[in-house]
Amino acid sequence: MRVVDPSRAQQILDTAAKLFHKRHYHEVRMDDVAAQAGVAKGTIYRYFKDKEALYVALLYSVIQKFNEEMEASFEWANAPEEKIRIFLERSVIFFDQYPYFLDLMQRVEASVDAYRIEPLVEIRQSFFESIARILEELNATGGYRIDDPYMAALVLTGMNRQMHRFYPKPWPADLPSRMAEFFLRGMRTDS
Amino acid sequence: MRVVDPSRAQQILDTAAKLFHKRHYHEVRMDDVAAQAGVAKGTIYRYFKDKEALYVALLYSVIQKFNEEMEASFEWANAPEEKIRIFLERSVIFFDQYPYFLDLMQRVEASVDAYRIEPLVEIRQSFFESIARILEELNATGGYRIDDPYMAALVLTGMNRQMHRFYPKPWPADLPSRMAEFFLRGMRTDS
Amino acid sequence: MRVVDPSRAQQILDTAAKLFHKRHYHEVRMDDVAAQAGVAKGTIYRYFKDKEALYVALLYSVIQKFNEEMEASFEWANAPEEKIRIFLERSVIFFDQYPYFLDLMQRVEASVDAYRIEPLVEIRQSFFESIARILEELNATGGYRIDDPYMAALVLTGMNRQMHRFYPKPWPADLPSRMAEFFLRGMRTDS
Amino acid sequence: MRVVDPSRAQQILDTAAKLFHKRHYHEVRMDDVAAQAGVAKGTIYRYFKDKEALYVALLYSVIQKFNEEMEASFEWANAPEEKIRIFLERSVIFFDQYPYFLDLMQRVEASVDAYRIEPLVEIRQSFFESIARILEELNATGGYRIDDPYMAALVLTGMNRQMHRFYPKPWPADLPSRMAEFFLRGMRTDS
DNA sequence: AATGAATGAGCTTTCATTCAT
DNA sequence: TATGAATGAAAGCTCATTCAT
Repeated sequence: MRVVDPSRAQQILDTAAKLFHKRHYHEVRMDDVAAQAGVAKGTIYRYFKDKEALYVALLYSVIQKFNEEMEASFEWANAPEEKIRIFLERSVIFFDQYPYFLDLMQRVEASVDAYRIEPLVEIRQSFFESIARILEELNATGGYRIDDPYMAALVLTGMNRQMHRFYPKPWPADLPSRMAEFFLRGMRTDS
Repeated sequence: MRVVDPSRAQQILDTAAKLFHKRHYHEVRMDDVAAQAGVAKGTIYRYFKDKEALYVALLYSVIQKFNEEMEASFEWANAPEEKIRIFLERSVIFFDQYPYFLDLMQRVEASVDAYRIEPLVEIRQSFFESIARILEELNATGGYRIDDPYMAALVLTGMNRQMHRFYPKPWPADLPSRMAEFFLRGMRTDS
Repeated sequence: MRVVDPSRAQQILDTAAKLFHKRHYHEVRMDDVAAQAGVAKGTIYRYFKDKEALYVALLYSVIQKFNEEMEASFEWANAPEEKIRIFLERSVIFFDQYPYFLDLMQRVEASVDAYRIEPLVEIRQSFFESIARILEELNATGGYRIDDPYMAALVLTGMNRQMHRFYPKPWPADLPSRMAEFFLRGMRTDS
Repeated sequence: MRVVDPSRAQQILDTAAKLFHKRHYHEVRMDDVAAQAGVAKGTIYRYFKDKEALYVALLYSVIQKFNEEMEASFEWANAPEEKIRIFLERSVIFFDQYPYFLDLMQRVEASVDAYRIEPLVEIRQSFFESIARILEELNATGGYRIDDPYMAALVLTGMNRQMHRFYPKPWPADLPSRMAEFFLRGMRTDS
């Protein structure tokens, strides 16, 4: 199971991303992955122990990519409010690109052997923590009263997600910043 | 396919609920539904044309139950703010009871023949509309500035959903009212 | 399994005839027989031990009906040639009415437990013998040389059957008599 | 569904022939085909889309083989009378080898989606036409009066078929030529 | 005696996984 | 090492038969 050619693994992962983000786990066939990736089916099994391993690896790589993108984007921000806005804009884009991402996560938790998802739970924790850090920064600037950053993070991501699902596309350009405005006002202390 | 004994249909539906809310569509076997429901496999097919029909019927009955519960709860409320709070509390309870509900809806939208889900899409519309109505009531009381009730509804339900998914259980008793508070403050005009 | 109401048995048999003559054994469902016959499924099992028994009873009744019709028709004939013609005309009509008849017979021989078909084989023998008798009569009139009446009977029935299957309907009125003419000429001694 | 190994497809087809010629469509299980052919069940489905496709492919291959054999046999004949005799002899042998052939055809015509059997209907047409051609040759030699070659072809094949079905085996060696004699005399003009 | 809802063995078909080449 | 044909366990669905009413 040792990986021989990392670019080959990536190529398979990319194909898996395309397919798993369009259809659910059991609706994606290894045949399709192989065909789309331009490799033989057996080759997939050289790089990933089985379908589930491929799936977990995909989730891991996606969430990692998300984290990386986010970190990079934050470099451009000064105030934490700005980070919120960037976060919303970028994450909207991201969930647009990977519409099934959170579903994927949840499904994995329901169906996959527990020991397999440990790294996923960990990396998701780090994702929530990075948001929590921003909200604490926000807190520190004064004018906000976020006594439960974890709840606040869930509010932020949940609203974003629901919007992405059901708010008709294409979105007006200012929608993310309106969402940010709403969120920030909800967090503000009563003036 | 005519239903002969409604209680039997309900018994199957209840079992389906238990199973589909624990596992995803393809992970639930008709054998299991039959065994858990204490009926023979063939009996299921007397009441539901096929697996998909059972699935759609389940979703329909769940969302219908939700609407009914909600309408009943609103009887107790005076102000729209109160309705928001009740809505949050009841829907939290509901999604707790049917944790996969929205996933189910989404799966159906992705994979099931369109003509089958028409009633589902319709009934979900009416669900969003009932929330929209509340938010408009809220608007009418003054002190709020909800220029996009649909977005507001998505914010409300999305936040709620994410909370339910990821906020550790058991919840503190005041969590729904804190969520309501946050939501309402976000909607308020700047004083 | 004792028959309680003979007319009820006949009613089921008639329905079975309609269905088995349009579709093959396994393509006819007991549900359909019951529905078409206007009785409950369980009732069929009062009159016939199982599907196979119904099927064999059907064959038996059909071949018996054929024999009876034929005997009755022959009353009108004087010369054996006339009987041939009548036989052809009547049997064409009959196979038209029961297009799968011979298929049914053959299928039964292939699929049904041996002890069940004894009465069928017997009654078919009597059918061939009645034809053989006619051909022997024909022989006795002189001018014909039928040294193998059994072969002749098969030639007659086989030609008739194939015609029925593949000769485009509707038939010209004189087709049966042309067939008779052909058959008789083939049987004649060289003048 | 691309055929990868023609000999493997043939091997499956041969097994299917054995089974479908012994039992009827619904009595043949894919499990049996697989077991008898010495391949896994899934392998069958690599070569044939479904049971029906296997069935139609079988019929096609059988009728094609028949046509080929016939064409080859006719090379040896001089007079059309000779061809009739050869045809009878060869086709008797053929139906002996494939006793259920016409039943198979009929089942397909009754129950299979029309578009699937187009090639079969076509190839059977060509089979009847090749017989018709012989009978027209016969007509051209003088001494015969075949004003309806299609009817004559049905007479010939029908008699042959019925004989095969019901005339006790083993046959006397001269039976086919006696059948030919009978047929030809029936076709002759009155001297 | 008649009913028809319930039964469950048995069928076709799919697809993750293996392994000879 | 890469391949993809072969595998066969497992799934959805059907329908002859039974039996409580």
